[in-house]
Amino acid sequence: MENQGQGPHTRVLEALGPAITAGDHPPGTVLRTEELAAEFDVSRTVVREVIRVLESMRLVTSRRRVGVTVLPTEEWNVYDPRVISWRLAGRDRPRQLRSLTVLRSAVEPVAAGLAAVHADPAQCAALTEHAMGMVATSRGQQLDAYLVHDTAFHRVVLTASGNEMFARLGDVVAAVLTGRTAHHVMFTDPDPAAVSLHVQVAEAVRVGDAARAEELTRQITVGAMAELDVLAP
Amino acid sequence: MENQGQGPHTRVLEALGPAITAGDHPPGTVLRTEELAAEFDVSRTVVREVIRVLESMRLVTSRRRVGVTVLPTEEWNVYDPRVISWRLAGRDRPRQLRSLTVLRSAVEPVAAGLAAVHADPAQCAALTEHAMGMVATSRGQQLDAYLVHDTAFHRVVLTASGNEMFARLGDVVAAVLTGRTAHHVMFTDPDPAAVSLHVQVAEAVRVGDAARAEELTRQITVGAMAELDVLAP
DNA sequence: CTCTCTTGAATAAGTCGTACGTAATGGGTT
DNA sequence: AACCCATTACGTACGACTTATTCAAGAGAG
Repeated sequence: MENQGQGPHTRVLEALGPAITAGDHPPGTVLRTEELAAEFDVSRTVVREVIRVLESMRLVTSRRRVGVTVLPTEEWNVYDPRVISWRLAGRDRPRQLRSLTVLRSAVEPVAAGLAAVHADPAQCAALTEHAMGMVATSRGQQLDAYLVHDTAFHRVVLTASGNEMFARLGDVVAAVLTGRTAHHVMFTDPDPAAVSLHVQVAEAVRVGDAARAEELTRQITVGAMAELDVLAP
Repeated sequence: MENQGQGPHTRVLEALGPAITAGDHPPGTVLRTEELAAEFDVSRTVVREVIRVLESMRLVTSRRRVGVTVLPTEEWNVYDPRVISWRLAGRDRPRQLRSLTVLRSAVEPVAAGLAAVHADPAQCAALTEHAMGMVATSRGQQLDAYLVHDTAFHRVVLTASGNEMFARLGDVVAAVLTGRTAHHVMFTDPDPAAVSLHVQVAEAVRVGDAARAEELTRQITVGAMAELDVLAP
């Protein structure tokens, strides 16, 4: 049984956060700490700490004499991992998946190019290993195993780029890939062309061919975009 | 007079946040809420709420019986606007400026390409207007006025891309550009070639030439990278 | 009579102090 | 080496008080 009961704080946060990001409380809605405390049967202390966290995500703003006001979407810290996961689990999952994929298409090629220059031997080895793993699991409905190698591959590329801003997008890419697999028809194997591209990227990074690694990765992301068009509203 | 006194909460947060991101408290350092409360002369309540915010930024983690532990850099939410501004104000400002510029070089060209497709007439007008403004202020030590147009230009491009993830990077780009100007020799006018590129980008977006807008913007970011190499350790 | 400015009461967040619960740690015992 | 228990610092709860902000009533000017 999924018992997430890590204390009242987490419970309230995991209730309010998704509710707000899903649009259950439209921008402009005012929440009162007293009411929230009563609703969740916790002390005002806990509610206040939760509000402070939501405030740091720019989901809400708290003003005296007026209450906690839900902020418009443009204000949200859309790069906060929790905001991302909440939105991916909620109503505008398609939109979120889309914007994240676009972000991927911008970042990953450049990251791959940098990885070709900065990757150490261990990272190169991990890259080819996971590319091989993708090849090995690309046929016969082994999508779960394939996904593991796929996410690991992209995570290595991002960290090997040597840029911490890129590295921190590993979770985002993982979320996108996972989401893709989850909503994919479970009996269609991955595109062989995509698998081949990953192998070639690993090779390009290994030999230090930045331009080639970048271009190949761009082709991968283009494929991801196209794939998204097929299964998104 | 700079009175930031928006309450004890802000005061403590603006003391601890920069201190941690600057490395004054190396990863693994344990802070005790009681001590912090005493040090800042506030109640434990305030300290706890601040800790919760720092925890949501993944700067620290709070565990029972042990205290508040500072997390390693790899854990930090490096996309949090406050973390970014703290780091830009602190010790590893050069590194931060560098990683943000790399991020720019990945994102902005793609954003410009999308803007060429999605920009509405008003955004096109704003683009050309600010490009013109850059031209007008590019000579005669008007760096401040130039900076205004420059940041506005890039902000419009990012929002016109139609991708909210890109749009939210407007502040980041603004910070980079501002930082560049601040540390630049104040009597050297902007590179005429860069100014020209901006004008051409505005035009490319206006006529909907995505490929050209992307390529031109890529040249701008390449220039920004090169410029960074000159004045960064 | 209408409009504006002032004043004051109401309200909900902000802060504080205390008390107690709870989990993780470390040392001492068997 | 395994177990038990006291310690410790965070986690939660509660009540009181403070303060900023709002809204409305009333005074005053035009």
